[in-house]
Amino acid sequence: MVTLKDIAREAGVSVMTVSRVVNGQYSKVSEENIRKIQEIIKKRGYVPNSTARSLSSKASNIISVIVHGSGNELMRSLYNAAMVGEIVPYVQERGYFLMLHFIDKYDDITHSLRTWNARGAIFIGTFDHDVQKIQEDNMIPLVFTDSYSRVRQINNVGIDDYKGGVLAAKYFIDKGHKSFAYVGECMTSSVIQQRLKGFKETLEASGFSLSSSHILDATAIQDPARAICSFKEQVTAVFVSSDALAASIISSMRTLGRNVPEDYSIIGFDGFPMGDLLAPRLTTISQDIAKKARIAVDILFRHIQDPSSPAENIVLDVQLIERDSVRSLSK
Amino acid sequence: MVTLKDIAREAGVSVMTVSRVVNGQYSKVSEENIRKIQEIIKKRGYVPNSTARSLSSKASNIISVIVHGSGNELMRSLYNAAMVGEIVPYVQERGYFLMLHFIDKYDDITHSLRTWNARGAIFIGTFDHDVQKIQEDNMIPLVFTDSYSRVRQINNVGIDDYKGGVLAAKYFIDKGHKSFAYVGECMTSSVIQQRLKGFKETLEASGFSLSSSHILDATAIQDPARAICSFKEQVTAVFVSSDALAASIISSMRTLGRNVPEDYSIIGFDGFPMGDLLAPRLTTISQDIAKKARIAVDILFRHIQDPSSPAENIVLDVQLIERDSVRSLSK
DNA sequence: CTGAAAGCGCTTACAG
DNA sequence: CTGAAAGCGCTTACAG
Repeated sequence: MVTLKDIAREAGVSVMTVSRVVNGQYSKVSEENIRKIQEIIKKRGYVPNSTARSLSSKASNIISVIVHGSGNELMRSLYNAAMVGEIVPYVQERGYFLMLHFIDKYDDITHSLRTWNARGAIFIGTFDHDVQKIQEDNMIPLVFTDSYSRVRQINNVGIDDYKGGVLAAKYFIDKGHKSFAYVGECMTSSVIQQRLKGFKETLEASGFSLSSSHILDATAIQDPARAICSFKEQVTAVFVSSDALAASIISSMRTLGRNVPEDYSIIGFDGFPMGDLLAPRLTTISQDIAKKARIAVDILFRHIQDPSSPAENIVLDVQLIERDSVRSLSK
Repeated sequence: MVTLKDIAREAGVSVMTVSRVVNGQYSKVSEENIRKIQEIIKKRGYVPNSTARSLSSKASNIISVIVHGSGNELMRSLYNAAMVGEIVPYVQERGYFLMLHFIDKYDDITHSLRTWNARGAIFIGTFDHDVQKIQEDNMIPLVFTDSYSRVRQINNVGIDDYKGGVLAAKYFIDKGHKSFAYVGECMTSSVIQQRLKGFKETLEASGFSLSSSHILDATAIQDPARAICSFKEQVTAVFVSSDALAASIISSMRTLGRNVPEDYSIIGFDGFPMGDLLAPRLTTISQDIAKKARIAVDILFRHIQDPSSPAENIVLDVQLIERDSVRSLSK
């Protein structure tokens, strides 16, 4: 392994001079030395040792991305894959390295962050319950996503989940629907609750209702499609909390001999390209995941550069993408 | 930050004794000291500094996962997301940390590995061209996936891509098809070429042919579905190199007024659950990604524990999952 | 079973 | 513009 010392010896200078060149502090080194040293670095294939750097400077250039869960969290939710995949290049562009963690237990968060002296962290998934503790224990810049934590001083990038529900309700009503259902994954999540709330309140404001028996938790129930098809009171409009779940429900319905949108109209959530490949093409509430990821990384680095900058809580817009999974009953 | 020294002072022992306890070398410490030290560690919330550990022991517990590409590689290919998502928990289980890199340029590989003193690395995607250089430059355990590099001494986990093509061809022939096409993403990849080869050679062995004009590169062409629909000689059977691409082709065909499997029969590749949600449900060649990931990690750690263990090249089986996207022409 | 010494490869802080 | 010294928090290797 080639070290600063090796380069210094070969160049006939001290390690400090080499260190300055490696770190681009050119104003402090003579042009002649800069050239000479750069040449030797290249020739020897010198790569700075990040562990040594981190140790002596007491800060690494590691960004930890912490995804909630302990299985294959990238397949369990395409959303997670999309977020992580967007974040990686942004982090790399800035010369930082990304550690990816799937974490379930609170203690593991602090452990992972501390042991590597992470420079900052981005959280994907539901951590609302632990936000306060996480922030108290870790004095590095932290950015949450989709958080509805009541902690005020928090960096967060979310979307207008409530509006998503509103848009879905309005669209269904517009199309003449009168009876509704909602299917959510992991109903304990505030994100899922907000989408439901926007949906329900908008229905009620128009004189419709969403009975609690029509609110299904896909995590608890085995086959939501079958449940919907066997409701006593027939529903026609189903709002589903993700595109993936919507795809699965449409498929199950088909197995049961029911068709979308003829028998049931469906609106999904996320706006993944895959929704456009389904039959019928999925009408959905879309969010801009690339933008969300970019903003999360931007906020993080703003706080890394200036730890005193104020906490930012950004809420991105959502929009309805009209495709073919909702039938018009008005005509 | 709490250090070994702090714990040592509080316990009235040397840092070495604390270090031994932290590292579980209990046989070398008195029971009394073990208890006392563990208590203080817990009380103080001591977390070992991995950068210091790595520096002094000249080896980190970082596993680098290197995905070929520079964009959102987890969305560009669901396969990448599946592999990375499987690998993460396996690596964590072993007490290691995972760094995720998206890399395009060869030089960045060595740089990333060296700067963090990575303990090992797993490669996802096409690196065939650089395998030799990568192995020469990095003396740590390396596991490639889906490699067709001619380098002999290489750890690799792949699948029987050729057999995948054979199975697809046989199935089509079985169902009475006589004219064929192949659509691949990134035709320069050996994986894609092997699938094609198995497909083509099996067709030819049965007296059929696959003309080069019926071999489409989805990366080069804008709309493979349109191309297929406008072939002079009408084809009925299309083998596609991934489920995602198959889904997109089926959807495009529908837009063009052609249906699967009535007008065109399609076989995909990968066996993702999403294939089962499509209409028609996608017949496909499936591979066991979870197994592939587990084996890759197992091989890696076998070589970490014993660097002299022999190079392993594992080829996993594939199988055809029969669903509804292939029409039977025989009856 | 315990510990003092040296060192890993850098950076920080200072002196010149 | 340059460099000598100290130190980051551990582990290795040795002595007892």
